[in-house]
Amino acid sequence: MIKPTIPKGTRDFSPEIVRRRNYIFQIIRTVFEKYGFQPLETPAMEDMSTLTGKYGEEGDKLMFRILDNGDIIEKAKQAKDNKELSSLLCGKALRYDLTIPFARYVVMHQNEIAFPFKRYQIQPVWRADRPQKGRYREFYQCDADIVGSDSLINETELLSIYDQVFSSLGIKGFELRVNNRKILSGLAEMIGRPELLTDITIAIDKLDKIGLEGVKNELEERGLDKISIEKIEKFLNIQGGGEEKLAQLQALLHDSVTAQKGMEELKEVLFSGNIPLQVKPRLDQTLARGLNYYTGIIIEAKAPAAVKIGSIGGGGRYDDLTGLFGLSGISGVGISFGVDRIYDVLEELNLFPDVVQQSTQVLFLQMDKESLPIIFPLLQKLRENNIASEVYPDQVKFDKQMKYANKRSIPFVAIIGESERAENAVSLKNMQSGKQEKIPMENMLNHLKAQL
RNA sequence: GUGGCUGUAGCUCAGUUGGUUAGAGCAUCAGAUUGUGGUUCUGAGGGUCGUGGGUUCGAACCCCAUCAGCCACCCCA
Repeated sequence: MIKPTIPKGTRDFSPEIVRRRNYIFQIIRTVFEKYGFQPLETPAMEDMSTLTGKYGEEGDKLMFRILDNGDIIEKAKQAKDNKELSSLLCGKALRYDLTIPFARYVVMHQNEIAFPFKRYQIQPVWRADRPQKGRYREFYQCDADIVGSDSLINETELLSIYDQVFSSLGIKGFELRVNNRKILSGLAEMIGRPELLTDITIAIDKLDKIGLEGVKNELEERGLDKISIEKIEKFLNIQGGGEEKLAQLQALLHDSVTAQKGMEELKEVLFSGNIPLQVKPRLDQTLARGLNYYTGIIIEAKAPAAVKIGSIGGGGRYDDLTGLFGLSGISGVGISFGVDRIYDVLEELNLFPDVVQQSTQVLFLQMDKESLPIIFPLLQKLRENNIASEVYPDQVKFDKQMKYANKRSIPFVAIIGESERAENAVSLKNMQSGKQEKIPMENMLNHLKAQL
């Protein structure tokens, strides 16, 4: 016998968990659709050439490669090192995110697509990372992107989507933070080290986690001198309301054309829109977000401070994403929802509605064979009226059938035995209240409709 | 890739300085109750103590190796 296990970093989702996850997916999907986004699905695997080099060195390492079929021994012998070996033997890999496959799709279908193209995609992605808390090797991403439009209206709409989704889920106290990569670029320019933009963003990104001193140490390790670090510190310490912050940033970064452009964009998104939002996005110049390909506005959605989960979504604008596949000049902006973390937030705040758990509404107990010809037409009638119902398939002890109904949280149990048959009635038990009443068979549907 | 912690019943965990037959709660099954669940009571089944080696008269316990899981770092969602 083999001990049953699943691969590291993967999970089974039991029925009640799937239901809760579907509840989240369904709300996100509905909102995406409401904003005019179209669904897209791409294959679980992509050609290696599509994926390699798109996520940096680290990304290549974390890619799940798929071993080719056929006679690979001969090929393997030609390899000089591991890296060459995998490129010789693995023509395909599991997708690492949804953005690159999307870019590939856009380029391949550019002649059919009506631009600006708004698509959403909810599918799993795979990373050969070492799993830890809240990080898995297989997990879902929920992305919505718009390509082929430079308008900042898109950014506003995406912020509005975050607002809608979180409000619909009943999450109160979430935060939306906004920044612009151009401002960070301007900062790097100002201290005369534009080539260190990535190092600076990575360090700044950790501010929440390691604090100001930690960031300063990290910057030093990444090769910045004291004067530069002082300037960055000054930048990070800017406080106040949005307009105040902008004014101070303006003063600090007045020499950088790039930064000025970034601030213009932010101003337009944050202060000129009339879109009513439940939660006002906040300018946070310390927001960096790891991904390198962002070039404009960056967005982060944070869970309510009380739950200590941090980011539950993020996104931003990236210029020229499709350029990698030979279609240049197309800008994109997108957001992503972190479903696993949102799940934890809802769980912790007890925000899953009870109805999410219900599947079958009515269970017919099987008392004897004679009742089956009565039960089947009733089942059909209920199902035609969208009332999920089933009959217990085996004729076992009453007690056992009741326990089954209870365990499955089925709200109503229908009993038709000898005495019910004699009266042309059905005994209907409300499992929550424990009350049971005998009602005429033809009234069953209306009776249930009234109570469900 | 680097470091730390933990592996005992299906699950969560006890287990004395190394000493008879390794325990509990939950879950499962059966009975109390052949037409009434969720609460109760009674009973039962379930273990190569992760695996392999070593020390010892004797190992769940000590040592070594190995595998697996968890956590942190790097990076990221």
